[in-house]
Amino acid sequence: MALRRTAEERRSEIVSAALRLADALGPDRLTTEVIAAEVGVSQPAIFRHFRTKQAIWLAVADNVADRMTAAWDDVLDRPSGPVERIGELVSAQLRLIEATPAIPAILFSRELHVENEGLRARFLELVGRFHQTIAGEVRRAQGEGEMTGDIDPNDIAFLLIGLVQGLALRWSLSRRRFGLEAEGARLLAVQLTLLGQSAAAGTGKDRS
Amino acid sequence: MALRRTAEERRSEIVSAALRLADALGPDRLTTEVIAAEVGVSQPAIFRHFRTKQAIWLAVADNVADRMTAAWDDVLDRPSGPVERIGELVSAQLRLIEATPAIPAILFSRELHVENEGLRARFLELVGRFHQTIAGEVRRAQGEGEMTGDIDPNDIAFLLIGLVQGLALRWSLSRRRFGLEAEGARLLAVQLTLLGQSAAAGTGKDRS
DNA sequence: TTAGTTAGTTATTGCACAATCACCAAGGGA
DNA sequence: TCCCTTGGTGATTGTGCAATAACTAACTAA
Repeated sequence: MALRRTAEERRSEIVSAALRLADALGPDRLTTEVIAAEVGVSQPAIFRHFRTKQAIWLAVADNVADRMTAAWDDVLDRPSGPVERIGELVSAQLRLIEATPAIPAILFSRELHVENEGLRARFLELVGRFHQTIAGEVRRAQGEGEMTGDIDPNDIAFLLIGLVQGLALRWSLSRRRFGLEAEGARLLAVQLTLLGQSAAAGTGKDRS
Repeated sequence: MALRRTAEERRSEIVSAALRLADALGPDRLTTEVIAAEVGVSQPAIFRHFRTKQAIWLAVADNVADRMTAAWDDVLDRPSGPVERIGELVSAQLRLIEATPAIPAILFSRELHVENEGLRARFLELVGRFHQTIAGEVRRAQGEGEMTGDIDPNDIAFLLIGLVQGLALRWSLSRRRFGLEAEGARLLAVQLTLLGQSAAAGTGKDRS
């Protein structure tokens, strides 16, 4: 018999086992059986702590949401300029994905897209919050003349998020054959240069 | 008993039923049972025409690849300038996705990512060909001074594909609550303007 | 007309998996 | 010390699904 733990401890053991295994096996091969084996209890023990398997996924989503939110807040607490912060937000996001590689897989999973409406809603909200955060910094950058003011901040944010998501999909399709953050940093630099150029041209600085 | 068809006809009926149902039910709810029902034959009849279920997916991939390739060739046959053609390539891609909405879902499916290595390889190759096509036009645009020459054409192509893929994911997560081609056209215009600006600045044309 | 080929059929198998049931033991208040 | 809450267990059930087996009937070419 497995050692007896408090319910609190077991719940978090189950969530982190689920995240680890969702990466190793793919989100849709994640069965209550393999989670139980990883945690070291019997399969039915899982259902002491989560009424259904979907509930495990919702707890996983909450865990990811908490860590993302913390990373964003961390960037926003720094006393840096808006363009710099946009770069840091994107980098933080890529680092988080690299550290928890199950995340893109979950975004692409049947669980999210078909089985578990609540899971989809949670990730949609999370993506929306990321968009708002970026768009806010873009607005500040435009106000300070560090980024072209001709374009709707929301569209700029969509382009930057598209960069992250396109990268994540390519990373995923390629079986992670390149470094996500390094590749992202290069593309991000390109995009930020493009976004800064006309602002610089307009104010006369940084012209070559 | 279902009407007897030639094997050729049945195969293509099965492929198009699979594409239709992959959209309606989600790619991973696609069972041989529901395909058979849609086509109007018994479930085991499917296995007359495809040795395994994975083989159905490979045929689906070939079908999609053929239609994409045709659409790209169609754009490349027109006597238009490279920047215009880049726009048309992206639009064609978005139209194709909108007309066959199972495509992003398949890209995000367990089938592709976990079960069916051949399927993943086929889509990876397809994405690679799209990238090459775009990068080629970018190179021409740079040669003709219509696009900034400072940036690696491959990176520009990655940004443009990121735009498409990010859009497709957002479309998918949002349950297709916006028009893919219209939204894409707006973002594309933004990105193409950014890419054209410094070229224009360098040659002195189109300066405001 | 008949024989061979091939598109079908019904019945069945075997597996993977979520979920439930009935029962058991650890261990901290009273 | 007793007991009762709670975290565990093994056995089992029901379902969904791909795939196979054994058989049948429709076309086609000689």
